[in-house]
Amino acid sequence: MGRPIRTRRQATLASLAAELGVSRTTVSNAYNRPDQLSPELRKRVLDTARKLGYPGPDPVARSLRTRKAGAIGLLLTENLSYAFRDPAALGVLEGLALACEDAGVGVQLVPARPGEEDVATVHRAGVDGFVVYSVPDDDPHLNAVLQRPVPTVIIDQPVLSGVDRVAPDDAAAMTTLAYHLIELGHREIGVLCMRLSRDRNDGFASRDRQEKAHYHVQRTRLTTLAESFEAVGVDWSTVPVVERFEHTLDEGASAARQLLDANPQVTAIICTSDILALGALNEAQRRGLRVPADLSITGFDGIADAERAELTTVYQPVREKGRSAGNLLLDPTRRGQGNPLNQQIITLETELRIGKTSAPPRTAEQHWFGP
Amino acid sequence: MGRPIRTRRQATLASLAAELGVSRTTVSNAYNRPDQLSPELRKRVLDTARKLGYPGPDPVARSLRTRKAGAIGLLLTENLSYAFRDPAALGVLEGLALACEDAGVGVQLVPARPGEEDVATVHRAGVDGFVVYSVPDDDPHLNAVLQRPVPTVIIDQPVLSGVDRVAPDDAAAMTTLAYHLIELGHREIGVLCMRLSRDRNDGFASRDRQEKAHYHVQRTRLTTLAESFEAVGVDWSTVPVVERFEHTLDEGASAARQLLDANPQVTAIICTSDILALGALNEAQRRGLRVPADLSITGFDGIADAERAELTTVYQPVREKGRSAGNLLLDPTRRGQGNPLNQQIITLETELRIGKTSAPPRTAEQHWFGP
DNA sequence: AACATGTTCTGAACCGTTACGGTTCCTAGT
DNA sequence: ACTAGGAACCGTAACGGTTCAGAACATGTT
Repeated sequence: MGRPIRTRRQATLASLAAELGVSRTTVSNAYNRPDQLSPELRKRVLDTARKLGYPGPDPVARSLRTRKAGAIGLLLTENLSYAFRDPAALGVLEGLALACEDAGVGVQLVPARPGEEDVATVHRAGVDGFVVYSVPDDDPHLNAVLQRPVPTVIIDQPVLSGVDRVAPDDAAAMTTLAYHLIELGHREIGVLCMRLSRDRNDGFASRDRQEKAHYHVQRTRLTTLAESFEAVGVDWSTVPVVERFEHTLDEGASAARQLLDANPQVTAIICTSDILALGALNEAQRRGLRVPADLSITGFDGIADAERAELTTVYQPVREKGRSAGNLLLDPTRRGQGNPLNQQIITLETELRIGKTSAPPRTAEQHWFGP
Repeated sequence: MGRPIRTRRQATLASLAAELGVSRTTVSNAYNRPDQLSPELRKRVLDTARKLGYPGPDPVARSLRTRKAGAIGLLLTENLSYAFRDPAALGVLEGLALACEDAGVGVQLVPARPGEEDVATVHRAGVDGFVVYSVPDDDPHLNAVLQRPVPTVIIDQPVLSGVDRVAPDDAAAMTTLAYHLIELGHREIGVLCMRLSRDRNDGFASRDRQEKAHYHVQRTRLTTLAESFEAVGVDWSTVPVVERFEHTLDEGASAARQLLDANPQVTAIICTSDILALGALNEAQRRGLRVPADLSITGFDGIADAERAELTTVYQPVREKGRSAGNLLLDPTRRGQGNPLNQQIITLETELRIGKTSAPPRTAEQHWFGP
């Protein structure tokens, strides 16, 4: 049975009903409610459908009537190539896909270019809900999503009234990490962070820029870090923070180079992602610096490569993020969203994982014998 | 401007038109063809829309009318967790997503569980086309896709009449790899392959099972390998082929263990994927075998980790696979598909990459001094 | 015989939009 | 004054289904 050559005009449920001399209802029932008609008639309907090349009820028409698209949209305003290379983003996607698969619901990657101001793709996506991940808080696509009358869950974004949210407690996690380094004795630190805003800035980020960052996660991690170190007397305005727009090992390495060239005195580099940290590790090796003896380096996320490298980092359950978001969206008991009263805020647990890249700084004495 | 609380009943284009005292056409034009009405009226329409909480034309209704869903479906009958971990599959997904993003079209991951016989999700997906990747050729989901009256592109699947196809020339690539090893002098070989069928079989795969494999890529690679080695006098029925259902480093290692335990004489292990090869490499190291001095190991795919490990492998442009498939589907000049006459078969180039894991086998003399 | 019960099928309303082919009105040209 | 031509707007007919309240008929109950 080869696929039928496209006929002049596709058969429809109505034409099939006419051919059979039954009502459209009956044909519809043959597909959707087999118990509503006799098995004989049902067989006749299905046989005739095959004969006429009728492929079954049109999904879009069905969606219109039932008001269910059977898919949820995922908005990532990032180069997709980024999303597919970043293990953390991938974990979120995987978790979401898994949750949706369990419910028999599709996941649609909604095209949304970073720079693109045209949000038509968001308006045109036939989905029952949205998950928004990793977009700057001033992104027009995010706004377009919120305008849509469908439930939305945001991941790693600032809390928005009436919008469900899933995120780890970044602030608490970063504080824990900061105190780990503080207790080891580090006071001369440097920071590597991901893009802070939609405009590109590869280099040092002023304190103002840090505080006004449009990427919520980065902003939180940086400001929390600042608070922790200021609490022990470090003047944050003297702490070098190097920003990178692209999120790759190489950029991590180059950021570390830039940081160390200008600030050779730092005893620890805190990175807001594992990727940056692994890049920094490469740069340290290139310079002949021993980690952690000469330099401590920490990451954030807890990706597999970090574990392999025994990086000191904060683990966060990325897969769980996606899965929770999906479950929230798909939970049938939670209809009537957009209502600030039953808004859900899910906070995921994180875990400080102390690896072999953090240790006490060399003491002043030891320093004298340095290179 | 917070998101409007859901009112009794969503405003529609019609109710908005009534409120404004204009026709539905005009409201529609306000959104879709701004040049068809005066700027003043358009503004009035949009303002009133905001006032009434009308979120703009419903995407599903629009899709029904225009017969465009604005998304294409991706069918991967695999555990999604697999697809998101396998770099080759990820490359395909990335390429596809990129091509679709360029066209402003979404990519929908259609939920299709491996064992699941219920293909309703395929029937219910509101998409303008399908890409099918990495499914066994007897998978019911594939059949369901072919039944749908939308264009379809299959990747790495056997040629099907009237269905566009994108794939590398696996046979040629494997032949080249085989002759590389043959020329090095290998005659005692073993093979590690991925799942051959939907039923699980972790262990040796009989020749019959190899030839009847439902995964086209695996079947092709194995039969081609057999032909090449038989051409130089190797009796394929004596060649151990170890199959693994799961595709992970650990399974690759365990497969290598199983192979070497039973066949210590092999001088080369040919793996049908890089992941398996990298796992085999781990096992070789565990056994204290030097690669390539004691044992040659080859992979297939050319993933990043293989390059890092300097594995001898066949590189195939996975991203290109996805991108070509997307372009084929989205090409507006190619309407009227399903017609066997203008069927497209795209064959991608592969490249043998000789790394540091293949070398001539130890000679018999050398063997005497072995452990 | 009257009535309840069940099974099987139907009629009509409805989902929210856009395509198509107009009509109306205003302005400029002759 | 007449008309051609364009701009602005509109009415109708799909698009392809699902759903719900019954109708029609057979069967069992009292």
